[in-house]
Amino acid sequence: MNLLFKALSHPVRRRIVDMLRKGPMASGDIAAAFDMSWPTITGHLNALKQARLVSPEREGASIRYRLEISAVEEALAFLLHMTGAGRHDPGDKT
Amino acid sequence: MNLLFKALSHPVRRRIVDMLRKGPMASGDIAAAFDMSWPTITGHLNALKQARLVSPEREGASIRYRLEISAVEEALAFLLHMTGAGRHDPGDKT
DNA sequence: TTTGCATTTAGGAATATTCCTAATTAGCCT
DNA sequence: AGGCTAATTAGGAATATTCCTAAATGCAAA
Repeated sequence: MNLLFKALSHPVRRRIVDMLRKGPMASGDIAAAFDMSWPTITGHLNALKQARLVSPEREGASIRYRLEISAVEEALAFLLHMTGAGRHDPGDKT
Repeated sequence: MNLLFKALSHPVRRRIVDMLRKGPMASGDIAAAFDMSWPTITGHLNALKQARLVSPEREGASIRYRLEISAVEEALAFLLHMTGAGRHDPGDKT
């Protein structure tokens, strides 16, 4: 949960997540979309990978990153819990 | 948006948000719930305030912090967009 | 106004993040 | 093998975060 929100706390990483919504992309193509060095993007991809927000798959010479929706849903569940009725005790009778 | 996710990226701040679900709390009461110095908690409250996740209100001698649900909803909207059908072009005909 | 409680600000040390360039690994093709 | 492309790791500088203690501020009651 912590790695997850930490990963989402950087604008570049959120933008990568956004890009991957449409489907997997190669590391190089992702890097090309930013005005930063490729190694820097690799670092961000690693952060996303550790948070299980993306998973890499080899595709011949290149490596494609795929968005893992389930991780997004996990963060979503946390926030939903925050907006939901303010209750988390089991056995609440109301 | 950036301050928002950044604020949510720290476990202590997420726990504060969680605590405030049940209603506003005084700074001192929040601080008492953690094993950290009060000034440290003030710092976290400031981060949450800058992200507009909480708002302070004076209550006599003390200051109560209230959770601003609308900010949570903003983050929620972002994540919802991520899980939604991978589309953001207007005019999609499907 | 003086005292006292609630809270914040200031200053600083330890640690983590972010980004770069240079060097390296991994696979493909001839 | 050797060279080419794709991507990562290594090392390091600049900056930001996190947390502390000590000092200051704001408000209320005597």
